[in-house]
Amino acid sequence: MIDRNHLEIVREVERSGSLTAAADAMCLTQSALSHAIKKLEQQLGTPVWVREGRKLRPTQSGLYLLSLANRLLPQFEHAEELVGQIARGQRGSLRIGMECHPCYQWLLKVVGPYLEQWPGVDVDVKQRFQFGGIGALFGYDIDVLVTPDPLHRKGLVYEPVFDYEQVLVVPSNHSLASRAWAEPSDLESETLITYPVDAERLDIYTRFLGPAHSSPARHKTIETTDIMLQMVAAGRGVSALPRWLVEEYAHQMPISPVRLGREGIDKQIFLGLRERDVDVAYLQSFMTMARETTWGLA
Amino acid sequence: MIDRNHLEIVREVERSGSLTAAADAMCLTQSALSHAIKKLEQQLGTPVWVREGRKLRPTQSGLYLLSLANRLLPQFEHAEELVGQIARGQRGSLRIGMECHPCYQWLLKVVGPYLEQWPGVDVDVKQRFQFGGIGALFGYDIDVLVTPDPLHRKGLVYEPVFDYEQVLVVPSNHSLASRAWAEPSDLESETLITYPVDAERLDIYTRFLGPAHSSPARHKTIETTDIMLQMVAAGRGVSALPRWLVEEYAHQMPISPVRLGREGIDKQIFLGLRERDVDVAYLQSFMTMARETTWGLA
DNA sequence: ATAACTCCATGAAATTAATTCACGCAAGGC
DNA sequence: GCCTTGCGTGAATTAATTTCATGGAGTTAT
Repeated sequence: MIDRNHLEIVREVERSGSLTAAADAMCLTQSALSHAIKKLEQQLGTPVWVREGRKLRPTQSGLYLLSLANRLLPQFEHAEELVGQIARGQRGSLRIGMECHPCYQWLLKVVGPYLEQWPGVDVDVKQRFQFGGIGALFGYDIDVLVTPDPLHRKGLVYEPVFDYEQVLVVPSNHSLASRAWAEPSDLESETLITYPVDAERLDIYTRFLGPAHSSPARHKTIETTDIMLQMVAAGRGVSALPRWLVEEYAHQMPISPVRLGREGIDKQIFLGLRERDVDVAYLQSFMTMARETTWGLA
Repeated sequence: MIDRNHLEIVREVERSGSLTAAADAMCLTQSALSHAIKKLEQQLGTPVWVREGRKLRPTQSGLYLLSLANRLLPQFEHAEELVGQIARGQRGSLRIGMECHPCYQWLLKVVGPYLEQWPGVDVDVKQRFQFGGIGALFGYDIDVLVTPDPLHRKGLVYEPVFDYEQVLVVPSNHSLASRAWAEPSDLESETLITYPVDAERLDIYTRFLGPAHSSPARHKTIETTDIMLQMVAAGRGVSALPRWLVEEYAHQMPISPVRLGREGIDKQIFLGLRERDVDVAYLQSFMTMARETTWGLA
């Protein structure tokens, strides 16, 4: 059984040039090393050094073990360094689950600076979960959940990261574009474009159309925000998105935000994570940066 | 200090799925493993598994250690296999030192079959030694010395491997070609071509020309046997080489062997090696094959 | 030469580490 | 609710590593 310690001995004896010096360098007595190498040689069934006068010369086995030591020991040392970084929360993987489609655009803003500050952290984003976002957290498929619904569960904690207003997006030349706000009935002649999720997870249904018992003329679903907005700009329908997102795209394409109802629909986005992980440095930092990035948008 | 044993534990816990099963597989009690991983986690300063109910789930550190284990453990296992082969003399490096220039042609015949029989042995040939062939043996620059002079030294052993006759080589159309033997005076009008070594190491000087106080008209040195023979074939000189070698080349080029003196010059080639190494299987085998290859030539 | 020194090997004793034993606790299955 | 399974922990035991004390053998200096 060749052990890491054996490789350390082989390397140090070679480096120091003698058993005594090696023992010294390893903070052991010469006797301890002598016993150790004797045992090693017995286990291997072959001498590792030949004794010539008072010199030790590596045998073929010794030379091979030496090359092995020079190959493996640095990997052990590197591993210790890395585990140390993981232990200090400087390294790890940050898998972000998204339960909020338009938040992806916001996330992109957070991730860039974050990656710069945490070179040891690998970021990944997941948008589909077999057992919902919370299940993904508990199942360790993700480490952070971006969600508008902070469903409380034992072992999870949530923190609000940003507030925004959900608005209707219409083409700039649409009659609604100049209105102070839209009424549910205004949509009865429109095509509504949404992400492909259940209606109960769409605020425009649950908090706008639903209470008024209205519904749009047609309903289309589109996966990606960019295409969705291009459809709106082309007059192919209207949609509901965060105001900041619409305002950002409004520079590039003829679209306009319109308040949903007199009071508007205010939303709040939370980051959820396992209670156990709240002290992990790179996760804490992500929460902080998420909150700060917000300010530039809200 | 991450140890090989720690990696074994990480791997086995993953493979077995539980600490108890892993302990079983490693012929330990569950308690022993529990203590071991506790100590490991204390040393690393971070948990390697999170305890969820009665399951162990690897943490980030645990996952990393697992990948490390899967990378390093096979290398340890391979190393043990290799060292075992070295110990059994099935693997090693066979560095052959040559103090006999034309023996190189003979060596080529031995090495081919040898490499086939000993796939674990790397063969290398050295022809120049700072402190002579014996010095190279003692200095572990070579493992076997091919030499015509078995100079006895304590710690070395020699074994004769083949006998041959050293003959004069002349062009086939040379007047000497049809003579039963050559006299030293026959060379006084010739160009003698030899390897570039001291005259005292050339038998044609020490055992033929020297005693008769003769010398050739000119003396040229050439490194390689092939070129040397091409020069002879082209009528640019004569040379002295083993009879078997000359006869072999005589098929390809117009050269002829001529006995040196009435009695001829008989030579013997020895293999020398360190006494310590006589039991090494692949060295013994080399001696045997060297002797056997000889019979086809002599 | 021989004395002084350096380096390695070895057995016994001491120390330190690993393992087991015995037990308790908590989660899952019936 | 009870039984089973799996993990953790402290004390006791066993095994290993390390040190101490010593001797031999090669090197160097006198």
